[in-house]
Amino acid sequence: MIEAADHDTVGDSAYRHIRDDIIFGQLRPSEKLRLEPLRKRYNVSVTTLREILNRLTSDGLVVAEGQKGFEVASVSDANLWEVAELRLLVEGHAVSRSFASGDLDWESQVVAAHHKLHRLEDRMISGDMSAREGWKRADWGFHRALITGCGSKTLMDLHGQLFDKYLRYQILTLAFRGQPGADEHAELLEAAFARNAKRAKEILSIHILGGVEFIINERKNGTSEP
Amino acid sequence: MIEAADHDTVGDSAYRHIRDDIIFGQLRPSEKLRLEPLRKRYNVSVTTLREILNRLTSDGLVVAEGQKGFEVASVSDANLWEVAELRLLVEGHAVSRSFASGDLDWESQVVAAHHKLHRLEDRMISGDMSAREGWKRADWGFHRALITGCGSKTLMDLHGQLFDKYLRYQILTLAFRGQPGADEHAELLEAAFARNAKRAKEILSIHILGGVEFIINERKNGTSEP
DNA sequence: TGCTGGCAAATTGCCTATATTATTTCTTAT
DNA sequence: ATAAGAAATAATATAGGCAATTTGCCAGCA
Repeated sequence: MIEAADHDTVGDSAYRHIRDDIIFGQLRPSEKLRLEPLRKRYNVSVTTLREILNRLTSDGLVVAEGQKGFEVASVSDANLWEVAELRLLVEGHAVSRSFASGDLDWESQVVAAHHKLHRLEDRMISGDMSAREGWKRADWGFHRALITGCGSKTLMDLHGQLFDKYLRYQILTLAFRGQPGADEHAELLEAAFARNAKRAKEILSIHILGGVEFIINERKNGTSEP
Repeated sequence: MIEAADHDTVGDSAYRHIRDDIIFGQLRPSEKLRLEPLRKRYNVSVTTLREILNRLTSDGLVVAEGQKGFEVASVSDANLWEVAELRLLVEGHAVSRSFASGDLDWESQVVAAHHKLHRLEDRMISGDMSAREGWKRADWGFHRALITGCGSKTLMDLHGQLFDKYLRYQILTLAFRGQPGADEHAELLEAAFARNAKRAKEILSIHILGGVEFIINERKNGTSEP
């Protein structure tokens, strides 16, 4: 979910690797991050690894307590609500901005992103769960496309951070809402055409908060840990 | 502007030190951060220093480009607007939450914070600029007190980051708006008593956006660099 | 059984030293 | 004056070591 840089250093690529592993659940919540095992796993030195973990700490995906080392940020229903609420606040604001100043190029990007997403949703709904990874990226791409017109890099960066945290919960619970979620995406596209920010915010609210409830439900029943 | 930890490591204290130096302008915007000089200045090793700079990069106060090392994040009017707008969005939301669920303890904290701020503002207005540092902290304390009732750690953290970035612009331009700013603080206090979130948001809007215009004006006329 | 104290091993925080690689600066020839 | 190449500078990355703290373990005791 992080843009790949053109020429990156060893640390940068390992950073993205570890980040993805946290978001996609390869590194479980609250898992202790011992330096020596990780060092081997990602083929970097302790020094570089520590730099990476420090960055992730500022990102909020890793916590470092005193001298006890690092561990993956824990998850909780309360935190999910907090993240979702903030994502809704920020994304809603960004969408308004975007609708107000987006041009035809922007609109085309949105259409393209939705098309891709739509196709993957169809496959998912018909039971092909192998598309899960690609679908998540398309979901990210569509929501991101909607707000690219906002014209604020700070806003986009912030949204990226919040989206990633929200995404981790989705991945952890293997949550795919199916038709309702897909419908909401379609409605968002319509709202974008109509430049109806108010309507888009309403849909977003349903989309995100509905997602939260779905995730929490799955977490209660499912096989997933705390 | 960052809470002092009870028992912190060398890296942590140096991190806060450098962070403060950026926010308070000891390290100027766009200044190249060469490792060797900094290493001596803050009495840490390159290893630790790099860890710190990596954290600050994730915080958005430092930028790291490829293999060219680190430098202090640059400033611009456009970025100031972005930051201010986001601070307004987030702080406004947090204030609403806080007003809705804050108890008497919370109210008392707000009163205390405002009292402190008010006294320092008086000193500043009567020309005693030596109180500047203390005033900034009191300003931070008051705005923070207003939102402590929001009940969301994620939200508080985010606000802290945005506030710090906004604060840097204020410090860089030595901006003190005087009576108008002080009046707005008093009105915010009133709104808190009345639990009038809508009114508080209006004042905040004037307070923050008014601040931006003041800062940009100062930046145009003043002795400060880009 | 269950709790407490303390020893030993593991791990982290921090440092120095060194190799490698990229960038910047300087020189030189056209 | 400009372009190409060489030297100097600075950053990335690794390894290894020491002191301090945490963690795990086991005996001792109620």
